[in-house]
Amino acid sequence: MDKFTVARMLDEISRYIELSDPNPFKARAFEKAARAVENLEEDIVTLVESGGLKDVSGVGKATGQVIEEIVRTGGSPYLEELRAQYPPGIFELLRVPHLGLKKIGVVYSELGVASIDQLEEAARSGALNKLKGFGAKTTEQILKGVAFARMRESQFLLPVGIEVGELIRERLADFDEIEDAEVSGSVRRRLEVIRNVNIVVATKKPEAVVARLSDLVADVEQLDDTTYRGVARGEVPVLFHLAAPAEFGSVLLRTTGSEEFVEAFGKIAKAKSETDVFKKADLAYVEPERRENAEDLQRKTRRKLVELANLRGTFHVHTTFSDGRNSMQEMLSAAHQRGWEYVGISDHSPTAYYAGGLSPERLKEQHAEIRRHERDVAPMRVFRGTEADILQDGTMDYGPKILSKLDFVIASVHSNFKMDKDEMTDRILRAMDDPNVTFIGHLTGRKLLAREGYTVEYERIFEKAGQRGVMIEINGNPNRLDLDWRHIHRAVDHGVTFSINPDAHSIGEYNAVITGTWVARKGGLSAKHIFNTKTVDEVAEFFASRHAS
DNA sequence: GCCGTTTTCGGCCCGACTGTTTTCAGTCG
Repeated sequence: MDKFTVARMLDEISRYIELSDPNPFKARAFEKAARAVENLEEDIVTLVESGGLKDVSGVGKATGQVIEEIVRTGGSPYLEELRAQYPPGIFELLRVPHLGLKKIGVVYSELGVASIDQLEEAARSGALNKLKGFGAKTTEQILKGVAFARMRESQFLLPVGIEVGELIRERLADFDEIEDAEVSGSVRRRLEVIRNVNIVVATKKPEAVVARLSDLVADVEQLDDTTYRGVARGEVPVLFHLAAPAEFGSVLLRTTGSEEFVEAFGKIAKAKSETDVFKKADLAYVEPERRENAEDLQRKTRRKLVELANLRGTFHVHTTFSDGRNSMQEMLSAAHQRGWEYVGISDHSPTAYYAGGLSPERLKEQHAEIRRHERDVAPMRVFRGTEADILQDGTMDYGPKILSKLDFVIASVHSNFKMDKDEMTDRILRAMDDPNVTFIGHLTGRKLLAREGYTVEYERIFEKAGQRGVMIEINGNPNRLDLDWRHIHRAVDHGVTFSINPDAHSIGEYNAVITGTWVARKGGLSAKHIFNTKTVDEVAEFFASRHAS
């Protein structure tokens, strides 16, 4: 039993309580206990055995008993009891925007609504309208939300596609009838949101392969002579493209797309490898990430794209000091294990209350904690930073006195998302005027498949960033991937430098530098455009020069 | 439900926004 499993169960209990209990603090108590468990330094099993659980702040009599039961038996009778009171899948309703646990609790207890279909029916029939607290506008909003949730059902974040594709490819490798298999389509192009997973299979015995597809995916159906469709994980469509080995390269190129790119390519000669297809067409090879537009094919000069191995370190890393899930020690040691030359720690600033933003005193404690652990990770260097809020008027959270003492400052918008384009642009431009600001974090605040970002005038921001030497973050968190790769070339024109940052809230989320690198490649960036390909000395020198100017 | 106390009950992380209200509740970040 590990602490994260315990925390997940406590979170689930918290959600059930919020559905039915009018006292919001009871649900929050379980949530708090979940966070306390996640942040435990000691092994949870040892802690329970030694009776030390009662000394953990945020864990009391009731939550302590639940935790103990989970650790000892793997389950919780209390949670089972709660689960039994509601239909399974009721939390799917959370996918509808503006519908929270309180309202879900009401629609279930009053109308028995426990699925998106039932919710839509209740909205259309007018039953929803009759409930206390639900007016015409709420009904309208919910109907829109239902449509949004349905639309999202058929779209997936890139890592889902990567994982499904790789797992199937690995299993295909065990098939004797298969000579080669490769993921193609939008997953291979590393598009941030995908609709399906495409896999090209080279085989001389297509019938034998088809007979075994149902071992890999459900609901197998034939689309045409060489294409079969199935469903992975109960929701992700997978397309299998069967090819004779001599045509593997041509089919790979055609099914990788994009449609526009393939059309621009013209006649695709039959070939075993993709590089041969390019050769036969007398065209220079184009990396899959760069195959979105016709221009990608026609471009005369091709930069060498940045690679993950070029990154010597990274910035934008949270710890348990604010809303991260791993301690300073864990985050530093995980960065060290990745072989990085440096890492930049940046917890939230005070205005981000909901994320546990650091008061000036806590910031000092954080620095003391860095000092305690940085020798253990030497020679890796630890840079002291912050992810500071850009306030509504464009000034920075924390005063210049604090900001000027830090190695770097990531300036991010976390509030008042609904400002209009000009206001929001002015707000960010003003932040860039602050000499202490080093990076602009997640430029539009978007959450893929969840919410639109705020709108900004890219041209004005890139121009200023170029002039002021402020770097634009490529936030590699797969939910964000913000800056959008479609705008990168315009920033390059203004001489902007980028930083591939993970926005890591746990050691696992350091992997966001991988997705971030894909975005940089899609935007056509080389190592020279990326700040965190620089050596530790170059980085330190740059930070020092910012303070001197 | 948890915490802390001038110890056994009152407060709990804040602000903006929206819709439903006529003074507030729910959602979101």
